[in-house]
Amino acid sequence: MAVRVTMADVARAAGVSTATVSYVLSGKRAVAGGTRKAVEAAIAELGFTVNTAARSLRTGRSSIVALVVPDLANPFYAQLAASLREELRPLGLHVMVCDTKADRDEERAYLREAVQQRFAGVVITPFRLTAKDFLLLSEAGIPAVVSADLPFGETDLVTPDARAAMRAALTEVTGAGRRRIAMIAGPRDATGGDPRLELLRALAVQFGLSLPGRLVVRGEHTREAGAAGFAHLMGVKHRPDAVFCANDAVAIGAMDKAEELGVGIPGDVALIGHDDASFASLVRPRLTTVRYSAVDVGRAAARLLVERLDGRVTRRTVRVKAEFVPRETV
Amino acid sequence: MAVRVTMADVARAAGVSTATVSYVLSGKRAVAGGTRKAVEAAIAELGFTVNTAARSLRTGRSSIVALVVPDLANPFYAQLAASLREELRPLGLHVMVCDTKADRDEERAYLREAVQQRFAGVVITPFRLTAKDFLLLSEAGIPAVVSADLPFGETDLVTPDARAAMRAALTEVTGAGRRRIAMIAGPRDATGGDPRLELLRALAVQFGLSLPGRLVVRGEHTREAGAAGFAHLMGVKHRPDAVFCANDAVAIGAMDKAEELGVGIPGDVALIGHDDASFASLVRPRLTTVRYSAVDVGRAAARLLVERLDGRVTRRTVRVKAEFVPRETV
DNA sequence: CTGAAAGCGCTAACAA
DNA sequence: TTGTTAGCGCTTTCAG
Repeated sequence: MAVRVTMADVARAAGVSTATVSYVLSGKRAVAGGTRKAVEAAIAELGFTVNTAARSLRTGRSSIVALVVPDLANPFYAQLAASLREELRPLGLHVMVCDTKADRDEERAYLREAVQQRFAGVVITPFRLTAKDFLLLSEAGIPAVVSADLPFGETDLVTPDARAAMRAALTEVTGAGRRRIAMIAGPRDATGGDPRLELLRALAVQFGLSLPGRLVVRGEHTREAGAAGFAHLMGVKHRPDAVFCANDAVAIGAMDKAEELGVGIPGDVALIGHDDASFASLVRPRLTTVRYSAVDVGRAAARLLVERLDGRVTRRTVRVKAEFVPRETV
Repeated sequence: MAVRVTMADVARAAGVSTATVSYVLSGKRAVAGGTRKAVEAAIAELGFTVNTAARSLRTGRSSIVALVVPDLANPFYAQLAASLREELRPLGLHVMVCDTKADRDEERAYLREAVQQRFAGVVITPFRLTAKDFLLLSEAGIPAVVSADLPFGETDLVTPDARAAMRAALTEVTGAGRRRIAMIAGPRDATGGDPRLELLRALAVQFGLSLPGRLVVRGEHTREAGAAGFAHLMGVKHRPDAVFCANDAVAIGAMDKAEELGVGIPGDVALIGHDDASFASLVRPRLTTVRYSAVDVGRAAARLLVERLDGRVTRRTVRVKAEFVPRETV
C-alpha cells in the first residue's frame, strides 16, 4: 500500500534522467522518438502519476481554479460549474466549486483559501464582497474573473446585458394592460446594490411607469424570500398586477404564496423570473423569465481566465446577452 | 504583485526558527506563550498564509477530499456536497466536487486525479465503476467512502435502507386498488444493477403483485429518460396504473409526458419518485416520493472518512433510512 | 522550550 | 538531444 512511484523511478526504469521524463510529460522540450517511447512505456509499466503538490511547489501555481458561487443548489450555478469545467478541462485545469451561501465570511474564506492553495485562478459571483477583499488575490498574483455588473479592482468581468430582454418583458406586461409593476429584489446589503432592480427602474420610466418604494421588497435569492416578498406585496394597497423577481427561485416562492393566497397567476398578477433555471419550465403555469445563460457565462469566464494565464494584463469585460422567455405567467 | 510571504519571513520577523512557526501553526509541540504571541503577531503583520503545496509535498497528503457524483444539477447531490463540506470544514478538510455525468471514463479520470493530487480521501457515488477501478486508490493509500448499495473492495459504505419506505409506498398504491405496477429504472449497465428495482421486485411479491419485464423500462437518471420511459409504458397493452421511478428527475420527466399525452396523474396512473429532490414539491400535483436524505448521507460519509484518516483499517457500513413522503401523485 | 537541517518530487536553467 | 542540479516552502527528526 501507498506504493508511490516517483519520476526518479520512471527515469531509472527508462534509463534516462528525470528531466527527460518531465519533458516527455510537459512537451516543453523536444524528445527523441525512441526516448519518448521508453519513457512512456516505463510510465505505463509502473503506473506513475505526477505528484501535483511537488509540481505546484516548484511552479508556484496549482492547476485548480476555484468557482465561488452563492448557492450551488441553484441549478444556474450547477450549470455554470459544468460549463466552466468543460472549457477548462482540455487545458489541464481543474475546477473546485465553492458554495458560500451568500455569506460574506464564507466568500472571504474562499479567497483566502485560493491564496493559500496558490490556485491558478478564481471565478466568482460575489454577493457581499467589496473591491478591498480582492486585494488578497491581486497581491498573490492570482487572476480573478467576476460574474457581476461591475468589476472589482483589476478583475476581469463577465456581465449580463439584460436591457433588451427586460424591455421585451415590459412590452409584454404593459401590452396586457398592466400598469402597477413591483419587484421582489435582492438584499439591500448585496455588493453593488441590485442591478436587476436598477435596470427595471430605468426602463419603467421609459414605459411611463413608476416603481414606487412600497412596491419594491427585498430579500435573499431564495424561494422562501420570494414567498415572503409576495405576501407583503399582496398586502399593500393598490397592489401590483405584475411582479418582477430577482431570480427564478424567488419567483417560484412567489408562486407558492400566490397559490396559498388564492391569487391567480397570471390572471391577477403577472410574474417574471430571472435566469431561466431548470425549474422555471417545471412549475405550472410555466414561468415567464429572462434567460441568462450559465453556459455562456462559463465559457466567457474560462476564456478570460485563460487569457490572463497567458499573460494579458489589462482588464477585460465580456457582455453576455440575456433573452426574454415568454411562457405562461404574464 | 506576487509578493509571497514564506514561513522563513515570519520566522525572521518574529526572531525564531521556521520550526517554531510551524509548531505554532500546527500545535504539535508546546510553544512558550511569549514566543507564540510574537509569531502570531508576525503572521498577522505580514499576512502570511501557509503554502499548501509545500505542506502536501512534505506530508504526502493534501487537505482536499473529492466528492464524485453523477450529476451536480440534481439538487440531491448539491445538498450532499453542502452537507459533506459542512462536516469536513471544521477539520481543515476541503471538498472538491466532481461531476462525472454518469460517464465511466470521467469517473475513472477523477479517481486518477485523486491519486495524482494525493487527496486526503474520496467520497463517491459510483455509477459505472467496478471494484477494480478502486485499486488505484487503495494502492495509493487514499481512503474511499462509497455511497451505494454494495461496497467496492475495501471501501467504506453509506447505503440506503429503503425497505420500510418502499413498503409504505406499496401499501398506499395497492390500498388505492392499483395492481399493475411498473418501473422506470436506471440503466442496465450501471454498477451493481439497480437496487431500487431489485427492492421493488422483492416487495412486489410480498404484496402479491408481479413486475413483468415489459413493465420495466430502463434509462438514465434524467428528466428526458423519464419522459421516454413513461411514453413507452403508456404504449404497452394492459398499461400500468402505478409507476415507480429511479429518482425524482425521472418522475418529473414522466409527468411532463403524462401531461402531453393527456394521462391523468394520479387519476389514471400513480407516480412515485425517489430522493425527494427539492423540485419534488414544486411540480403540480406534488410528487409522492421516497426521501433519501442527502444531508444524512453527507454526515455519515464524513464520519467514516474521518475515522479512516484517524487510522481505522476495517471496513464499515452505515445505513441511512429512507422515508415515504406521501404527496399528491398516488 | 527551541533550532538546524534534511528532504518531500518536481521543473527549468545551465551545461554538455 | 539529453543530463545535472538547485531549490520551491514546508514538516519533523535530532540535537541542544
